[in-house]
Amino acid sequence: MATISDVARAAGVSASTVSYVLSGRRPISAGTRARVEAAIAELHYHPHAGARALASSRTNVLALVAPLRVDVSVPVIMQFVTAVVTAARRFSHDVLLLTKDEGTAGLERVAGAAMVDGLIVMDVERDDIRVPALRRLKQPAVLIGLPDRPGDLTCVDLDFTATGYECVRHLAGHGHRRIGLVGPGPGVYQRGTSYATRFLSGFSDAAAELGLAVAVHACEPSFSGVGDCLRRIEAELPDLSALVVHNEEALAPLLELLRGSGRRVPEDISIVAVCPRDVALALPVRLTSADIPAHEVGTLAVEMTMGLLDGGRRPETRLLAPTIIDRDSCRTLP
Amino acid sequence: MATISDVARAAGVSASTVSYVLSGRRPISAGTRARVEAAIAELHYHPHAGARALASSRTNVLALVAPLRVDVSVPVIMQFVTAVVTAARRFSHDVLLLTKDEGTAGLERVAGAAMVDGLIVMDVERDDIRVPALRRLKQPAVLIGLPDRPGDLTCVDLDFTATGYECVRHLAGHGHRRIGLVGPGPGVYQRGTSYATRFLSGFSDAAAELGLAVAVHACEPSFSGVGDCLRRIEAELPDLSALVVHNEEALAPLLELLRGSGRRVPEDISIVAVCPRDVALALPVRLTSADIPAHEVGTLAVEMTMGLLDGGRRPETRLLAPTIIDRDSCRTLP
DNA sequence: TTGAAAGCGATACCAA
DNA sequence: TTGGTATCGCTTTCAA
Repeated sequence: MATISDVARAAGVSASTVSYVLSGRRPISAGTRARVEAAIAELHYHPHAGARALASSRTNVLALVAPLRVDVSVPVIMQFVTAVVTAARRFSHDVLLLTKDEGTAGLERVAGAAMVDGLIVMDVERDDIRVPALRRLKQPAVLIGLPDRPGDLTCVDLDFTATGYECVRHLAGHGHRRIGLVGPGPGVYQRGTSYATRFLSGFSDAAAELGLAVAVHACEPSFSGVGDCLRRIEAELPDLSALVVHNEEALAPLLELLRGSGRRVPEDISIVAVCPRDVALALPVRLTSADIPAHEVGTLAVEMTMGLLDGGRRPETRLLAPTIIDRDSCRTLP
Repeated sequence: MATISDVARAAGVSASTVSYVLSGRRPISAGTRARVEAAIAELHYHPHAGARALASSRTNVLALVAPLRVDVSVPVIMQFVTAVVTAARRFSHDVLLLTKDEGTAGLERVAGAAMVDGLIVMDVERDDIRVPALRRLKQPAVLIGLPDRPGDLTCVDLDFTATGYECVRHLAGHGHRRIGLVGPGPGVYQRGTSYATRFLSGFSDAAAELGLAVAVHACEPSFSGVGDCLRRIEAELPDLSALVVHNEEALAPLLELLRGSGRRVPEDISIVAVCPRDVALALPVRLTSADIPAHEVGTLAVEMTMGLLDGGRRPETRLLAPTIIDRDSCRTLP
């Protein structure tokens, strides 16, 4: 492999000049720049990442911690991952993928070894042990999610509290007064996953304010799990007219079960789903949904990380306002 | 951050001794080792990855190129990614995640900059332009998939030709003589994705050998797409008794459509799916399936990469024999 | 506008 | 069993 000295020699300049041509940190005459660039192309020169990291204390790599084997919707995870990788490339950064399983150790390993310039952490729990660990690192971190005590860590997420609230308001606005909530899997609540509790509290607050009757149950994302959940909800709240579904995996089985039992959507029962747009559109009924803006959140997470790195940005928490898109699964009651 | 000299000073030894304690590349007396390890723990010392890469020409990072936004089943991709990341950690390696969109440029960037020790590439096409590019790199590469001319690149995959063959044989063994194939999305065939053509050729060969009537159609993974596909297949092949489905996303809509049109599985129509075990089990009918061993393939890809790195292993192509698991969607005809 | 040279923090060879 | 030191390839300060 060609080194910077090889390029310098070929261009008839010093190594530092080549470095400055590459970084643009000082003015270079047009002629010199041209010769250096020609030499670079000629030799297929790529700066050595390790050497660069050693000399500059910058790696141009971000760590992304993703939940790679849990009860979170896989397509949603992939949307976040894709958004982060794509956005990172726009800032000339690559992405090192860590699994959530590795816990605190993974963070400390890649940060301690100076493998990354910053970290982005998904699937944050209310009392996440990784939060204090992240605070100790010298690299900036951005959480996708919102722990109970973020301290001065930067967070970005959909405002799930407002989302829960708006789902109920939307249905109430259409005349519904008895509403069931098909929640995430029980494991999600047990782990204290932040978005689940926030959504639930917004949902409950709205129901209380508006004087609606509600029933809430966690839901295993399988056919039998959805059946159980539905039975429990209906036992607790007979004659409900609408369901809010905060569980992407449950949507297809739910629609199938309803059809099997002869209930039409939305004529007999209305549904508001919380899911990304494409999931809402991929089902047999085009679902009215509160959008999970995974792409936007992932992109913002990268932009905020880069802002922290430049020193241009202060830590903050950014919660995106919900958007409810009316499609074909929500009916107005007389 | 503490450096190796800090540790050396604290332990009263030289920097090289600390390095050897860490690498185990030469014998160290018990006492010295203990003092060095104490100092390491005390100072929370982590070797600097960049410095290490520069001195040793090893990064302990693998690149993984994944199709992050195409018509390949997202859960399957995630299974590969998870398997690769998990296996890599067992070899003390981290994973840099690249998107397929970046094409050849991404490979050349991370390899040229010596950011990675090896590369694993998913979603390989028959005449993939990345294949010649990979051959030029000095780092070893492993393909998940099988291009037409792999040259001396290492490949690992399910033997899709045999899988297509066995799906037909399985059905024929149950008395079926008119079989439809619900294929992947049209884009998959158009791109010349390797596994799709291989599966199809095995499928066709078996049908020809056994004298069966077949109809084959690509399938958009949506409700309307599955409906179209099914209509086309039935127009071409009335009275078919079985379907082979090589398209994970089409499975749920297909089952729903069949039910809607009053055909029971397997009483009226048999199905053999090509998908990972958990997908086959997550649907309302437990599907007889040819397993896609994503975890095994991903793990093997990492092991083969490490073998190439040690110099212990020669380039080879490894195709895993198919396994058909009989569940509840395949009936024996009288 | 450019060059020279001092690090950055490890590894591994050569000695002892 | 251990230490000294050249070296990896780049960035950046100091000088010209």
